[in-house]
Amino acid sequence: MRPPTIRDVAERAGVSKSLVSLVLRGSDQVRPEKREAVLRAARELGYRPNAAARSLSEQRTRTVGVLLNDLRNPWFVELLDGLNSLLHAGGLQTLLADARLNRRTGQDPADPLLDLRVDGLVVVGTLPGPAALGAVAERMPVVLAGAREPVPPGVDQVAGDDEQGARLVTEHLIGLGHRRIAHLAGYGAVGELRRRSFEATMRAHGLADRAVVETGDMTEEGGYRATVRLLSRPDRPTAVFAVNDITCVGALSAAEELGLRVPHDVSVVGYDNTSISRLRHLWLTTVDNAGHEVGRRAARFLLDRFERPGGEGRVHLAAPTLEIRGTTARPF
Amino acid sequence: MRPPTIRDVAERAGVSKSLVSLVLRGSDQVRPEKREAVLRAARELGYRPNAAARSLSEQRTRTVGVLLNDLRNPWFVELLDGLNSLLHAGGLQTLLADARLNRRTGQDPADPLLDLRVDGLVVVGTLPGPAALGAVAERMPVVLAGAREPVPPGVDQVAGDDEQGARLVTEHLIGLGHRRIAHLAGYGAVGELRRRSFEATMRAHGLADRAVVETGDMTEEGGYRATVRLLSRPDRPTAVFAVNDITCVGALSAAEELGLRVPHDVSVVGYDNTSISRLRHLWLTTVDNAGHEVGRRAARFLLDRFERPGGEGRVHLAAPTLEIRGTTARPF
DNA sequence: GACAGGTTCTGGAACGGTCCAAAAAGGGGC
DNA sequence: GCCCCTTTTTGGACCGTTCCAGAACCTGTC
Repeated sequence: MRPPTIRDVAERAGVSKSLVSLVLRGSDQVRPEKREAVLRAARELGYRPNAAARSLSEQRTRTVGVLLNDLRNPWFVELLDGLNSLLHAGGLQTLLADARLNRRTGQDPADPLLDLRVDGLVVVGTLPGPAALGAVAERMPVVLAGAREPVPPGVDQVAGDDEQGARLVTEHLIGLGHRRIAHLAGYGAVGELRRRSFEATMRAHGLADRAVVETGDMTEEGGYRATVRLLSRPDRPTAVFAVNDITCVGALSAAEELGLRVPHDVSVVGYDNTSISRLRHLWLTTVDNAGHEVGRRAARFLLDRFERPGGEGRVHLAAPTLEIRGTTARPF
Repeated sequence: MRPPTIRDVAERAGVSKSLVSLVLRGSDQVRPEKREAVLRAARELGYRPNAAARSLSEQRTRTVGVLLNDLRNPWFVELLDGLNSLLHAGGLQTLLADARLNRRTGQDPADPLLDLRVDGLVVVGTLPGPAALGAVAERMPVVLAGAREPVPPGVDQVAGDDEQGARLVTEHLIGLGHRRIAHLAGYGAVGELRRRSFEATMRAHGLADRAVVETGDMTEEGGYRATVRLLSRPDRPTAVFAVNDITCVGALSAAEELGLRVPHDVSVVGYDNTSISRLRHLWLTTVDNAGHEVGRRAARFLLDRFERPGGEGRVHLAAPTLEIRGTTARPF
């Protein structure tokens, strides 16, 4: 009653197990009638290869582990899509693990993937334990996707170009005629990069002294509170650039509650082009992070390293695009 | 340079591989000093057990496959959380596979999980190919979670109680004083159940002739259009119960665009308690599906079947709760 | 000091594949 | 029909574990 093995197939087809193995791996060194017999037997028995046995013998799993940092953030879905398309073409499976779900259990979230001996690892989002990753990278290709962090040697990195994205936003606002522009900053490497680029762009346009930065916590609540502070100032900004969409939604609520109309009285911009920003009720102007391209590039890096292991860690920044929707307009 | 095996550990500790195996599986039939030596050797070598070898030998993987139907719908995250907490306590790993991502590749999305010989399968959301599932269910425990569908024999089923949820909403609205109530219906088993229950509840309160049903497509756009139609009627309803949150957001936009204030002029209710409904800018009254409880119960069913395989498929409906927020009030 | 009975430890056979060296079969040419 | 060469097929070792039967080692008793 156990699943059929290659030996069951061999017996039914009247050949040796080695020949079955040969056929199933697509060898052309097999006479057509035998091949047919084997394939028929396999079909009739409903044979499925045992991945464990195969990877034990082959010393590889043809599987790439994807370590997600938090399933609740849906921005990675496009990334996965891009990643999968290329990896699958290369004959590789992907296996998902959610760091957040496994963290509470105390162990390193990558452990299950490592025990499975995945051939490579894609870490999506912020790193779990950077130290542990270094040891892993010595054993298999590792790519960090969708985040900008200091990374152990030999680890590739792919992410959206936050500097360019923040510049696109800032120049869009300046181009519309805004001068007094606020930024709701976030934390971490990403928050840092976006803020810096906002400030640099303002400076480049001679608006350094009109730039305001309020620090939030990348939540709706934080965006709301920071915006209330901002818009209550006597010299209130005419535009607010939020570090992400969710913060931007908070800003939107604040503006509305203060009786300001968006985008008539104040423009707001988000970042990430999440599904929230696409709700017609919000319709946020935002930045698309080119998640698909990030995923594809991560796959490319991984495949490259399978062919030529070792070498320096590379970095690729995907070009983001501005999604102009309903929350930005000329001032007044 | 290959990862250390149990034999490397044995050699370093000066014992046999069998003893190492014994120690690592936590046997108490081992003298403390040997145990110490083995553990030290394992630690020093950075030994990690090879999951493939282990599952080949043990004939089980201690792993449960979770087949997600679409990663883009975040409603399953809580379910996973509940599932994981119990499974992990039972010494089981979970492995995620996204049906939508793998579908394009042509093969059955469950295949990778089956090749890995997972010990059980949780299908989250709508079924992939119901036929294929039947064959799978003969080999391993299968639970369908978070969806209501006809299911092959021997498959357990856990989901939120849609009838009860729809009744909670309808009675909440009636209790507030609403009489002319509309329902924006969806499709599929879930859409059907919610609509039926809405109608039944209205009937039970003698309001059968005040109930209106518009059919949407479970998207924001569909909700928007259906609501425009509804609210332009001369006898416009004072409350709208949408089949899900996203449809409800569409309804909100429509109301706003028609110059109606929510909840003053019209109440709206969603379903699913998604993160969208919690945005303070929307703050939808909605129904929480008890995802955590659904996940826990699915794990329970699975664990039961590991202990006593076979038997009829069971069904459990988790009790939903009403989340009253800002979009419902007394009429006028 | 031999023996019984328990505790600890070990070698070897699985598990289900892949891969390799060698065996068997086939095909010409004489 | 025999020999040689190529194509096709096969048995067996191996991958890293677990598990089992039995070996080796204690400890206490007579």
